[in-house]
Amino acid sequence: MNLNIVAQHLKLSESTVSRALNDYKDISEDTKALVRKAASELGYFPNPHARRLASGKADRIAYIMPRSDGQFNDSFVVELMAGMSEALDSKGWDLSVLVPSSAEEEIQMFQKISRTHYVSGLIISRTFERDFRFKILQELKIPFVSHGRSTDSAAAAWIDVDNETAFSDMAAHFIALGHRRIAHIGGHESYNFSAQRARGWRNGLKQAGITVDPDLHQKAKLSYAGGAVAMQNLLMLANPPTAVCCISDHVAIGASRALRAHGLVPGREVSVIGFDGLEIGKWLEPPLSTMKQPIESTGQQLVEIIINMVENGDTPEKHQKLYRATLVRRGTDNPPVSGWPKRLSGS
Amino acid sequence: MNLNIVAQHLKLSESTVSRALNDYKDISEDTKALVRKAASELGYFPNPHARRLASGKADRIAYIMPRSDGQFNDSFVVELMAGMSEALDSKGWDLSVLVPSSAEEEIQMFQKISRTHYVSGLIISRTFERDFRFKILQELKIPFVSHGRSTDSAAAAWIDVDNETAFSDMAAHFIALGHRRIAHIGGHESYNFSAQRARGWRNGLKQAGITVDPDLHQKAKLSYAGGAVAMQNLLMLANPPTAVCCISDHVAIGASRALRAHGLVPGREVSVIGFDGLEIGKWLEPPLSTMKQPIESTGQQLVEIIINMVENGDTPEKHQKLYRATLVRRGTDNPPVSGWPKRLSGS
DNA sequence: GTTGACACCGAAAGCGCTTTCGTTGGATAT
DNA sequence: ATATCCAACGAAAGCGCTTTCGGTGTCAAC
Repeated sequence: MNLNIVAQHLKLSESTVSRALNDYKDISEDTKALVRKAASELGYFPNPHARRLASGKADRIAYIMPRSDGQFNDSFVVELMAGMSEALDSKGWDLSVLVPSSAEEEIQMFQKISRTHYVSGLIISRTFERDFRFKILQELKIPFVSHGRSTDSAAAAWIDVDNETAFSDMAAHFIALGHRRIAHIGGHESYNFSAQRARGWRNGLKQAGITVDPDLHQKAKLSYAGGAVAMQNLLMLANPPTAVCCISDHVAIGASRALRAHGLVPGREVSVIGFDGLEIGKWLEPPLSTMKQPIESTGQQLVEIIINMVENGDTPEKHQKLYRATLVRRGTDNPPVSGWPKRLSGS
Repeated sequence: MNLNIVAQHLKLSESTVSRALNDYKDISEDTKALVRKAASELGYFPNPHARRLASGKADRIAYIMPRSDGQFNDSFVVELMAGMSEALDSKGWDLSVLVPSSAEEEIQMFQKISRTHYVSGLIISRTFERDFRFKILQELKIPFVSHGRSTDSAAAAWIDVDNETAFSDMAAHFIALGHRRIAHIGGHESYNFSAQRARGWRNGLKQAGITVDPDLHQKAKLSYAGGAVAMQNLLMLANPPTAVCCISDHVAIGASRALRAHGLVPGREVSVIGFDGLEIGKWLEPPLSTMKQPIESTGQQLVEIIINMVENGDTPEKHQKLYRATLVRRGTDNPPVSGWPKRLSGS
């Protein structure tokens, strides 16, 4: 079942049939209709390999999936991919997944793509503060869009959440509730979003005239365990915090567990706010307050951007979009209570 | 940078270079070495589209990703895909993701694959008790392997966890702890694993001579909320259970929340065991007991099976593998306490 | 010295499509 | 009536590879 058969069946040439199916304007509407009808009746699908070989286009985008090392938020990835797939299907494109196990392997993948053009565009995520990938991809002339910015992303296309504003909002919220000793459990600042979130927290405090105590800034692994360790450290301080801005819900959950281990309750002695808006937070005891970013549609947007760049030659700079996270109060953000910290109450 | 260039560079014919790179045996080892060296120096990658068009092979497998509808366990999916990708990379194959939004769309995807051969094999998951896909894929002669069985899977390749044994083990464990009223929160039994797990629970009780109280069998949506509703129902019973076998960790987490809402503590008045072995369970208060299935390597195994079927023509029946889940005691499985259920203690 | 046998390589067809270019016939202009 | 133009289609090249087939040259066998 190939073009040839369809053409014979219609007593037309292959080229006419091909152009009819691809909606060329030098084919009359009548024959287009005829061809389309016959094609669907015969159950004809063009062979993607042949089409791609001939046209030089891949009609495929690849997503660099972050390795599942417990560092990151998996449900996030799945939602993102579902969104991408939906947007791609409607265009007849398809989605490949690349899971590099090292930076070198990732570069090799890029080179192969650049040479063979077997994907037409790339979506990357989990950007680093200084992310070598931006430069490489630009040099290799691979169209790409990033989920997250970088210091090197000025000339690139990206979608990102306004991390800085989100965390200064978060700090301001705690201040409005009456907190003064507000900690931050962040991540390694080689990740760009880590640096941004830490900066936001710091600015939020400064704007309220609160001097930033470096002890209150913990750098943790972005996992449950990392959050637990960091909170542990905070509780060991001579003057522990009454509120904590956590870089992610996962970290916040780990931190909550450390509070429990000390007989404390999240949202009572120590308030906690996470980030991501994970569903699981609703089901914790007490439910976890968080900042929610609208990931549902992000996958689709990423795809639309990359398709526009590939098909219409849009410049990357045209597609830079910052959206805002919104606070979801659930149960772990409350005014400070008296009797905590214990040492102060005794003095 | 194509075969032609490499051939000219070596003063050989394209066909010789091609066969050298593909390790044909009618090429001398010397020239093979030469060709390989030149290819890597020139940074040559064969064009996948051309290769696939000419050979008729796709060197690609597709994974039907279950839609992220909150019904299912996402970290599971990500781990599975990471495993697949790793195994595929080592063979130079790649991974496509298909996310059908309806059964009709899924069938259309199958037909397209069958016609165009643009993927060489398929991996499906989330099987139904009676799963139409097995028959269709067999008729369309698409090599596939399933993660999960079905009543229609006798002649197919699959990997599955022994759900039935797992849940009779779970029930037996509760019985050994001293429980008698042991409930089951399951899912819709159109899903095969739902039916199997319910059966296991039932058998576990029967083997201990406990008659199965139908009130203790709740059918819930496989989500946090579903678990909460189901537990709610159980607590409303005149004679509520002292232990609950949950079909998934997500359901168990929702159920735990419902207990909390009634002032009860999971693992005290009502013991709870989940299924999946999710990382999150460790960080709950108290940590959630669960049955763990070894998903790390499952993705790789699925890929190896499908490759064997595609390349060596292995029969599907040859690849059917059942593995066993193991109990992970964390904190929510304990002996029954006196004073619960309240009504009984009052009588 | 002819015949096989064998190892090694080149020629050429072909995979199924896209796309450029050329051709045709009919409508319009002059 | 001739020239011009346009709409609609066909012919043919070519995308970059694989694979069959045939053709060398060499060496052992008889």
